[in-house]
Amino acid sequence: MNLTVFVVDDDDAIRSSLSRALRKRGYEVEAFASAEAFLGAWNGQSGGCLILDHGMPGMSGLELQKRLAGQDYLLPIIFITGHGGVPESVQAIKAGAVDFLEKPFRQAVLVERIETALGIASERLAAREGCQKTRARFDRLTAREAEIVDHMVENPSGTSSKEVGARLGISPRTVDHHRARIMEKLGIRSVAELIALAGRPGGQG
Amino acid sequence: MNLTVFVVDDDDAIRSSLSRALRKRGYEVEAFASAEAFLGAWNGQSGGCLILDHGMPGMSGLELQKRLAGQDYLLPIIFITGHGGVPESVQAIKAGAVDFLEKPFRQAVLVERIETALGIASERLAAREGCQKTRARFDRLTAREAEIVDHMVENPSGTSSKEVGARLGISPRTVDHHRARIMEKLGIRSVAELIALAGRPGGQG
DNA sequence: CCCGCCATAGGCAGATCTGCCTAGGCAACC
DNA sequence: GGTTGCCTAGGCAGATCTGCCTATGGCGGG
Repeated sequence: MNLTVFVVDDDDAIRSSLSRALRKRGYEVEAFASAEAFLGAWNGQSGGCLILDHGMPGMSGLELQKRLAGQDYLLPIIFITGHGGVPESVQAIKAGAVDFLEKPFRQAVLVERIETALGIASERLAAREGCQKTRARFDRLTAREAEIVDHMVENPSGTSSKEVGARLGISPRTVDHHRARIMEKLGIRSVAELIALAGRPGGQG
Repeated sequence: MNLTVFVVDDDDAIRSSLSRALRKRGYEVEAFASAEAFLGAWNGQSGGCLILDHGMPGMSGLELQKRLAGQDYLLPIIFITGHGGVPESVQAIKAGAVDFLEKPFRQAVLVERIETALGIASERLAAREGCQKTRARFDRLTAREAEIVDHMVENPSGTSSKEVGARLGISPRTVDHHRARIMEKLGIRSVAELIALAGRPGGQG
């Protein structure tokens, strides 16, 4: 897995020195002068971490964080700040940032935090991969099949063909037929496994 | 639900003025001069929130936080600090604190944070109550019954009496018998419901 | 127009579940 | 010694699941 360190800071000096220092240490680095520039270039997929200046003209670091949190955010965020203090750090961490450093900071400290952040990034990528595999299987279900799955997941006490059929207004026999297809498509063998799969999407890969 | 505001601070002046001010606003308040004193008096059950000085002689606020996190911690923690800065606040929030205020702070701000914290406390209490009800039902299962439940939960693809019986080295018929008791004791009607219950302990009350 | 996919539905046989019955062995408690 | 609770196990009947077959009708692509 290729992990990239994204640097977003409006301060040219910091951005370039940080980029150089990190590249020298072997990191893949992409740097942007503003949150807007990052969003424009960001494909929403690449794994890595984000080193984000807190106080920037235009979109602030916190706003960018919110924007990314709206999507499924895979990038652990390390804030760096010149002026921010405790309230800002509290807000950032509560919003999901993994770290918050005050300028000036030692590069060794930042590198250590980056290592932690990249570790978290790997976990998130792995978790997402698990989710996607499961979701991909669920996506192969037809509309009716998905409806039956939903009904069973939301109402696990009544999973018999009789009850599901009554709820959907179709014959129990037809529910049997759909269920067999569901089991086949999802590669499972029992309704219990279906419930388990739906409950913990990352589950069994 | 009676919610209490616990104040732990070694500074007598702050402790007493804070207690008085909060009591005047209608809060139930208990104040302690040290983390140790709090732990000695704390029953591990009462709901409320904890206003905790970060830097105290003896056990520090962070240590107390760790100690409480080891148990199921129901008390949202608001740190207050005289000397701590960004790194301390980051550590505290990452460890689960709901807020971090620097002294001096306005009482109005603290009160607002307390309200938020007490709201969180209510949610935690409600969640715990849900969990406990479910757990109480599970606790009524005998050892063998629990074993069968575990096997089904961990291995939802093979929940048939035949397979469980083979795994446990007993007759499928006996598994049937145990399972009937399990269903009766847990008040459920299908293995699917059992899986759902085990997967989301707070689930259906 | 035919083919493939989907939803519907039934038959049938064998497997499994469910509820209700009995029953022996064992350990704990009164 | 009796009672109670648990684990074991079987019988039996009715319900349900499962896999395999057929079949009809709708809908869209080639």
